[in-house]
Amino acid sequence: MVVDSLGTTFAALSDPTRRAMIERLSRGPASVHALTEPFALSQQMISKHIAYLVRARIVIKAKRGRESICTLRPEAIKIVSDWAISYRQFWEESFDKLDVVVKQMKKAEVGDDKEHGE
Amino acid sequence: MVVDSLGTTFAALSDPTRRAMIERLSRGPASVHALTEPFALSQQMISKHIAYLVRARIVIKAKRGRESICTLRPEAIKIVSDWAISYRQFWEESFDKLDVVVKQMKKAEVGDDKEHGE
DNA sequence: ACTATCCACAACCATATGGTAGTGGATTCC
DNA sequence: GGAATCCACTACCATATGGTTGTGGATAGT
Repeated sequence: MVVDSLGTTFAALSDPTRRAMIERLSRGPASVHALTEPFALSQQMISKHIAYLVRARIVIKAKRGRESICTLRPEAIKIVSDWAISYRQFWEESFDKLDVVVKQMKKAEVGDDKEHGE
Repeated sequence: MVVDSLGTTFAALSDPTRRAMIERLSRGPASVHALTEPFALSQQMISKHIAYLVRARIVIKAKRGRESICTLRPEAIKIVSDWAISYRQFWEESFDKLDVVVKQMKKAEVGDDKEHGE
């Protein structure tokens, strides 16, 4: 694996448990134990999830006695925001044009078979 | 796997090839062949990557003759932006506080061993 | 000192993914 | 019609990940 920092960040964010942990940590630091309780997962699994967040540099872990306190790194979230915002001009100027494109594609016999079921 | 729409989106974004494809598509729709050329990957692999992007609803694929034209869905990127921006208040009010927190953690004997090597 | 609590480490399993190679169906060009 | 192009489908492989169970080391409470 290359040292794809942004990729590691997105991979860490792809799991709903880890995103819920991020939301929890956005309201303040918490111990591993405190993070385990609301999620109905084993302590070992929570530790694994935290390890992914730490590896992605989204969370900082620090020992305090027998506890490990997890803290959310604000910059990590900002990196994601920056990535998305770099396409802001694209999506803003596309919202009206896309309508036309979709109509064109439907005329061209869309080969998409599976329903997405929004 | 639950129908974790946002998770599927983040997973799709975790690969650098797919992010490069997104950047390419942000400059306009392209056929699978056109997407294959700049990436030095097999056509089959590009098709797989496109399939992930389509599954995440980031890209729309439409057949036009023997070609498949891929179009970037602007909303998909906006969803990511919205997620990150929902933490904007957290990171903005945390940037100064984090400095204090880090100092506290260092006092508390950080158990982190491995260097991250930024 | 003894025990309970907090946490990490290891082994193990099933599945998804990045990647390869081979092949075959459509469509376009000649 | 025949050949070349565009693309998808399949089988296959190695690795990463989500998850389990078991265990053991530290630290805190008594």
